[in-house]
Amino acid sequence: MDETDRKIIELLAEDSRRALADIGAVVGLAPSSVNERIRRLTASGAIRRFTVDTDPAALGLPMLVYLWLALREDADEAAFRRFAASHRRVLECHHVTGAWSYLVKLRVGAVTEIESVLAELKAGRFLGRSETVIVLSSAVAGPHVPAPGV
Amino acid sequence: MDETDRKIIELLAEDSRRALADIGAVVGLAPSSVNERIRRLTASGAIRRFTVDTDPAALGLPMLVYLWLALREDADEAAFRRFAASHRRVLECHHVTGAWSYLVKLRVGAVTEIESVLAELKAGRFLGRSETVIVLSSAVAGPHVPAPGV
DNA sequence: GCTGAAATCCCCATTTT
DNA sequence: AAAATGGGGATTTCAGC
Repeated sequence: MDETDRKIIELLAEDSRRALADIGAVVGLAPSSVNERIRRLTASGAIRRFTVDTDPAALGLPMLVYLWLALREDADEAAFRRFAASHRRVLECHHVTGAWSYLVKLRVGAVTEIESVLAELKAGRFLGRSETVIVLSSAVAGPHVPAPGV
Repeated sequence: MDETDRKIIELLAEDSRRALADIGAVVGLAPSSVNERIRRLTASGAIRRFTVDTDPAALGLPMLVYLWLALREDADEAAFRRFAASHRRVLECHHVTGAWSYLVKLRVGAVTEIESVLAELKAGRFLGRSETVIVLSSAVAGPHVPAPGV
């Protein structure tokens, strides 16, 4: 993982359909060499996958929501993690320092869906306390990669 | 944006290098038709870009951090947003409801960098109060797309 | 808007240094 | 590891429906 690898990843992040010859022209390598480096970066896991960054609003998920969670004392934490990992609306779920135990990032189509998620968390006996933070606007939005369908 | 378009986006999200013929076989269209739909989805902005999902740790950014910010009363909010948008370590920056005004997502190589970011926020006269939340582990991690280099 | 075929461009494997 | 080459395959375009 040298400076050339980093540059290649950066170029692919901008546009992963760029031709190997174009990338090679920027980093000063032949197309076949660029290809070999990309193969290695993918094999090593530095590149996880080739994907698309999409507009969540165009896909019917205009609302971004963060949930702070304190799990119940007796909650099955492994089950909670599985729940989060398999939930279509959960984009991220982090165990964090501080007063709350988990931070969950959601994308939803409308406010009513937030209540559904909280209801599911309650039904799974995961939820102790929670606080819902709604995103009003984003100065920096981050990429959106749609989850695999049901 | 019909069901076929959604399916195409989902397939591209999984692997954007899939051949048009493969995608066509799944959705029941000729390769040229799939190509035309992808062209339209890209032109309309539903697909923002073809990119790569990477391992942040492999790129030297193993730590994920969230910052809650209350801006100074007299802060230049537009300048703050420009600062956030141009900062290499800021992955997301959201104006939010609740007790804090902004939620900032950072990726850093080590804890010391958090202090640098807070110092920059102070130097720019943006920072009122702040709270730092460090991610210990992620049940759902979300994609990581490296920012364009300086 | 979809198809199918033609033309073009690109990837990929092999060989060589 | 990187470069050069050629064959196979993919994308892209366009005329027709």
